[in-house]
Amino acid sequence: MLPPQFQSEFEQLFPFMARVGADFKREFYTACRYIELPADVFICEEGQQCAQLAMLLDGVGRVYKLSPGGREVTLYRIDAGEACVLTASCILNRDDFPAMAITETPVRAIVISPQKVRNWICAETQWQHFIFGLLSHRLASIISVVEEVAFKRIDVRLAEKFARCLARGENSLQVTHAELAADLGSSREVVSRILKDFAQRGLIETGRGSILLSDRPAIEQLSRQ
Amino acid sequence: MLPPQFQSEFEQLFPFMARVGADFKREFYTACRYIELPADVFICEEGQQCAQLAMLLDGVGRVYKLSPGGREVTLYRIDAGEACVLTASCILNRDDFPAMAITETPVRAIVISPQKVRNWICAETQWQHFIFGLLSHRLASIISVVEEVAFKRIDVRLAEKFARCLARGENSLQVTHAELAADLGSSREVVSRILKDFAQRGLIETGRGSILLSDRPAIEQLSRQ
DNA sequence: GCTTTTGCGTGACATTGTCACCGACGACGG
DNA sequence: CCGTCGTCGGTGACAATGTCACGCAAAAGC
Repeated sequence: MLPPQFQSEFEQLFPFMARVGADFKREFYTACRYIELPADVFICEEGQQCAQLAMLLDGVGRVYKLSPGGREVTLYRIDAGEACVLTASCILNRDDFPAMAITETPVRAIVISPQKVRNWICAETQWQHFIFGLLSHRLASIISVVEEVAFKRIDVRLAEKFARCLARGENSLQVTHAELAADLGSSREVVSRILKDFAQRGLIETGRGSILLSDRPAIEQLSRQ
Repeated sequence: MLPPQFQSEFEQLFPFMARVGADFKREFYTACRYIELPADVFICEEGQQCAQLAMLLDGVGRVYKLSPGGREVTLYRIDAGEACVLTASCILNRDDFPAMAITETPVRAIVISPQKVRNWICAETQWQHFIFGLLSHRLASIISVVEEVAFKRIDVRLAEKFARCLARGENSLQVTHAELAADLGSSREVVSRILKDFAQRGLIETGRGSILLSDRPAIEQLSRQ
């Protein structure tokens, strides 16, 4: 049985849990398991079967595609209060996982066995809604990745990323050019060139492994195309 | 009540229907509706609510993203025996449709009201599996679109498309360069250039609105990179 | 027959991807 | 402290792709 302090933390982050019956809640907390993972650990690799459905209490996971040539695109991130849909989808269809997943930061999570995930879909409407919501939310977000990659210029996508950081109140980020490139599905050289241009225009200041966002209005304007 | 000849056609294409109880089958065939649509009709437009879930008996639908600049990428096609997941997903979450859908050929389909789609998920396990399968199958296929767009060269993607035609026994296709470009998420000029190169190398012969696939081995080899 | 539309070709140029190489910085062991 | 090594970023050259602005010719409509 999951310790009470984790139960209340879980219910804060996954509000559907407040709307289920006492029986289901008991069964859920008996069947689930609490885990902690360090940063940069592979959760799922291409072509593997998924062993568990992870629901994050804390930390960030990243799901991405790897090309034969070694390039990457991130498909989406998993934050606290979310779960890995692809995992869910694989579990439900007993499919292989079509991408890679890794912890970007240390992660604390509740994990559920595939068997339970499947059974509860039939048994508990709230659980069913939760899983459906996951799937269709990710479907929409991956479609927007297609849109970005197919249509948008890289400088605009970089500016968008910076603008999102600013919106969260962060005015600097600790990332390497290579990491940014992997995020966008581009290559380090291209990102370097564009960041150099940004720096010359005064939008940012660059250091080894860090970027300072100096000109907020200009970044936000560029991010709107 | 759906006429019996359509019922048997439907059950051929959607085999899960053979595994449901008589009660559900009766309710299903009472609640559904048969429709025919001509080619090039919009089924769903960006930002709309989906009025119906369509399950295709015949014909082809195309779901695609449109860029502000007028470029397109097709996300997936819907063939006979399939249904529009995005529609399903929107229906389940009462979301807006994040793309465009159009009939590529004349289409015959069975349509279901959103209300019924939702209710049956709880009531009938086979229906639930069907809907889940749709969602996760499309999730995987859209991920492979991301992969294609982000990593693969356009000549290879064209060759892949041609190879798929050859695999279906078609050795010519009636499409314009602009249609191919919209399919791949590229622009007409680029497609034209590459097709010209293909023609010069003897892989294909081009006519106005048509392409003859002459050198099957070379096309298949190129499609494998 | 004539005009209009549609499909395609093309050159010039901007953006992006790839390759090869190099220098600068930091971590680390001796 | 010094040398070594791995990581990070810069750069030039070139290929692939996207964009713009044309123009031409075959089909379609009148």
